[in-house]
Amino acid sequence: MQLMNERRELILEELITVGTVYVSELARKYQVTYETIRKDLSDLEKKGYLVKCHGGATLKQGAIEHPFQIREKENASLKKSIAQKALTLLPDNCSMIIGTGSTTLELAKLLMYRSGFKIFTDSLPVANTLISSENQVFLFGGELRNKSSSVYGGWALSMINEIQVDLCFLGTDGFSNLTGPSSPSSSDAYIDKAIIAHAEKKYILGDYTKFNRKSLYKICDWRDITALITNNLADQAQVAKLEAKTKVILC
Amino acid sequence: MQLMNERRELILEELITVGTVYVSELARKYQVTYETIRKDLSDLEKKGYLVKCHGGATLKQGAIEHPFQIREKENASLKKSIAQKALTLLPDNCSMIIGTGSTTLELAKLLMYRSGFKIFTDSLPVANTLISSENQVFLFGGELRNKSSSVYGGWALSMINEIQVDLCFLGTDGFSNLTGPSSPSSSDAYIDKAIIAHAEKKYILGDYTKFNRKSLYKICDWRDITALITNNLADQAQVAKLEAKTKVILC
DNA sequence: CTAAAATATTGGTAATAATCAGACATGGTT
DNA sequence: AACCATGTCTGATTATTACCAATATTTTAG
Repeated sequence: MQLMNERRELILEELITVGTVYVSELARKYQVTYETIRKDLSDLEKKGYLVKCHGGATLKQGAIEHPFQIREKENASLKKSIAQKALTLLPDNCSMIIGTGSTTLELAKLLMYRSGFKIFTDSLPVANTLISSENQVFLFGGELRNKSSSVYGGWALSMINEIQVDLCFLGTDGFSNLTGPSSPSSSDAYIDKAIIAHAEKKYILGDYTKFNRKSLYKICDWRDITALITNNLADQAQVAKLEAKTKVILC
Repeated sequence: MQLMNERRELILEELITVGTVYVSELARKYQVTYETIRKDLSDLEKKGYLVKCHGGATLKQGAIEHPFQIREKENASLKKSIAQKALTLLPDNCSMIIGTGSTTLELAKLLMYRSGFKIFTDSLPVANTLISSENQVFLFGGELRNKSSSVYGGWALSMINEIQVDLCFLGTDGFSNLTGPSSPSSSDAYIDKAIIAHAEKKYILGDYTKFNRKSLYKICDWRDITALITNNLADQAQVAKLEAKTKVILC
């Protein structure tokens, strides 16, 4: 059972966080016909929240600031575009590990509106975000670090060692002058190392600022990484240099 | 039979916790006709607490703080007094496991202002609360259950089996007519069983309402429990009967 | 590039369910 | 009895959504 208003609010909320919604997907999700979803979209369009287009609708710019809904940080939109790119790499029903970081958290927010994935994480915010989604969520066990809001240590490592997933998405503190991504804490680096060893495809998510930063502990070598996903705001020369070492996905 | 005001308060309470209520569901729950429920909703709408719509009603934004959060607060203060009592049982620097539930969460909030403890938990909200405290916090690993916001399953169990702590504090769904506390889910009950087996002193936290409620799965027998901590609002006769089976700490 | 196939949209209709207004029943009170 | 509060019953009205057929658009294949 579902209230019409409730459905429309949820659609709008999804639209605001994800940017685009599809008629077919919404119809499946809410178990109503296409026509019903279209009426919802038409109504929301009339109210000025979105613009309809073939197959779905997109957020109307300027509508985000409406009092009615959650607002997003300016800064987050860069990270969100990276996360959106990462989303396109996911086969249906695949399993994945999502690491700690602000960009990976954006990915988790987008996954809220997807379903059927098996998602492991060492990050408390990622777990908090995904717990009410229609995905199966697993949290690694162990000691909690305040700074990163993530678990680490032997228990987490041994749990990671017991699984093998399709993909992993990790953040990083930066990789300037380094032959791979880095982390500011050795125990986090150990966790990331273990995660990489237990995923088929390994993706690093990092905006352009990461090109000019680095931390003490190297997580791995670029050759261990399937691809880096970053913005096209990154310096062309730096990107070119990196492309010699690993695949770079721009967005 | 039931008073009208009581019913309306309950409806409002449900609305505040859940966000949406349905006319048909409410009518079934309170055994009155749709028209009666509609009158209830119209009345509550007139008072500004909610917005009616086809099929039910949704919470009015901003109304959350007004209506009778008094009762919620009262309830929370009841739980807090229990948690406060539990605090007095803690030796310095001791280790403990804190289970899932609203009362145990109150305990976690109080522990925010203490330091030097080793605290294990299966509850995400408890971990979220304590992560920025000056205690060492450990989270059990495993699959996340949406409803209780806690982890469960083999990974959690095996991690619990690896430790031995000084005390544990568990919530319960109730224990009327039962020879011990109960839980609504079998997997949660397993977790609680394991926790009890790996703590020296075992405390159950439960306000007086738990005397008249129960769930499907018994966690353990009263003789396995060191003490129940509850309010002195509990019925004297019921308390006396329970005291034959285990220690009862009133506050 | 164009025609055909596949897919999406639109508007109208009908069925189901929810709403509303107001009459009516009940049960306790003065 | 008369009164009031509460809840139920009834029939007319309205909202929501599924279904259908006619168009429009996009994609595919030749």
